[in-house]
Amino acid sequence: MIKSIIENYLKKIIKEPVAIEVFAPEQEQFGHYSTSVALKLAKEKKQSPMEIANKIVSGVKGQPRRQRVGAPTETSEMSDIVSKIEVVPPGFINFWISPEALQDELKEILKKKEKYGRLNVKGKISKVQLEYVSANPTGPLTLANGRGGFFGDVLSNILEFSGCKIEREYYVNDTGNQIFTLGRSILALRGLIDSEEKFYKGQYLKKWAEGKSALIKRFANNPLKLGQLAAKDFLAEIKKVLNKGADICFDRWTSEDKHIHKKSFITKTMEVFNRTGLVYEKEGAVWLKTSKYGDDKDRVLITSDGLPTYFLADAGHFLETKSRGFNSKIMILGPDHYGYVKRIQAAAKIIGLEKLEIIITQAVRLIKDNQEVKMSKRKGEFVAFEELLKEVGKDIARFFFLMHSPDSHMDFDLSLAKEQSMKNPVYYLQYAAVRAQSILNKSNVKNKMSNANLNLLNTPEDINLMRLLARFPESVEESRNKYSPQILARYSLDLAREFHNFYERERIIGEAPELAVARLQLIKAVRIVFGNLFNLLDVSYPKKM
RNA sequence: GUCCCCGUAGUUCAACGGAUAGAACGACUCCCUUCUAAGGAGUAGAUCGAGGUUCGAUUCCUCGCGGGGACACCA
Repeated sequence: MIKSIIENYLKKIIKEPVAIEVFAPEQEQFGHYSTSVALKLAKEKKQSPMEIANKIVSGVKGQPRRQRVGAPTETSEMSDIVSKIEVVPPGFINFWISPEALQDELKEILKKKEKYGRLNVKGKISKVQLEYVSANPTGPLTLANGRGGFFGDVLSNILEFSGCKIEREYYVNDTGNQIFTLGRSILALRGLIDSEEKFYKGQYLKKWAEGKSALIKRFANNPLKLGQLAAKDFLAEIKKVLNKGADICFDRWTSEDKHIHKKSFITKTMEVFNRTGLVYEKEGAVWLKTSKYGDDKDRVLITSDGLPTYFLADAGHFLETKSRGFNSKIMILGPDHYGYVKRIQAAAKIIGLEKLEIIITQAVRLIKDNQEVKMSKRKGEFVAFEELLKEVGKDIARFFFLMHSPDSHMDFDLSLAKEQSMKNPVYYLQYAAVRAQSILNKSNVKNKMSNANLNLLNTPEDINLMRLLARFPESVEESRNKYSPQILARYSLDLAREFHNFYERERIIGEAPELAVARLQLIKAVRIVFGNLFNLLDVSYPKKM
């Protein structure tokens, strides 16, 4: 990565413990890359930032440019890649990358193809479990489930691309109280028992119960079993929507019933807890002293009725995960689980899961006619994820969620989304990619790489495009480090804009043969990077639009 | 009441403590004899308020104000 060459250079020169940050400024005049380290060092060194900056830079200028040795690598020298360095008040150092270095990077793209942007990992590959969606099979998926699903799916892609071994997990709460409640809700629906506030009352439940009178009567005395039957159907539906409708993939559907309870992970977990001495009895229930691990208060493991709580089952789930060789887990949770974070982190710590990271995706508010539509799964008033997919399609739904940081509280206007679907950013993106593809399809110029004289790519449009392409690996790295798929989504829009711009101003077919060949290499690289982006984001790459 | 998240153009969202706060949609001007105009060029338009920290704050801290969410021997 070009950026890391600059970073490495700075690290070598700067001995002080200061965060060395190199960024790509938005304004052209500030260079391709820039750093403000000199400003940060000024206080400690008691020198003016300008003085420090000049000193840092003087190390580069003296060096002769080496023979070109191919694509810039981690060990390349600054003088190999930089064409101009400027120190500007109050103390920024701005770098311009030489056309040659950009050309080398372009060759690197053409060589690595779908591997371009993969991060080299040194040492052993880490094995990480990523859990997302995990919606209870008590009904259809909500928009929030979909948001978490896209997020988890793409984050998994990014981590895999960065050299991690990922298991994508959906944890199915297919037993316990809420399934029992589901069963009773069905009975109440048929008037077999009295309805309660906490019961599920959605339209989907009525639909499920249609034509199942005999079945429902048969299980009138066994609501849990009835609930499980319904849950099985709902889960099948969820799987269909995720896999076929949204392309949200999972490697493992972990069943609370089968993999945790029936494999006696509840008992095993209790044994682990008991050994710590953090377990005590109070008012007939069994508690775990999670408060010792940062939780607000202690939590019940076994109720006074002798039943394991959801919390205990979740702890069992962690133990099961650990027992399969995972030391690291990332959970994507909805906003309603915020209050749950501290206690499961405590549980993970006690169980010995080395690393548990939790990402909370914020709520999705649904707007209709400028009014917020309150959504409640229990009351059955909500727009199902499936409905959104049907309305706008997978690519649009996916990209819409991915563009936004998980922290943002999103407002989603379904009617607007439908109406504006033709103006959706994802089309902008796909259109750029299609344009690139279509040039390649039309060109009949022989375009062997050895023939290409990349020196001819010297217009501002050529250079800007090459610069942005070279930033793809940096964008991957940043989105991995920050667990932020939106960085990649935004980058893809930047690339699309740059390419549309290029497309308007520069021609390929019809140019002088030498230039045409060189430009075709550039277009090929654009297609490769778009392809990689689309793979990571799992947006489809249309042939035509 | 306690805790968490959010507050940025008309709207939906971006912006490791950095330089002139970016896009998209909407509004207004232009640009199709040219590899797909689902495109390009341009104009107008924003950091909730008050303090603080510092060379420098949308970002960090405190206090307000507004919106959302969480606070079970439920899951």
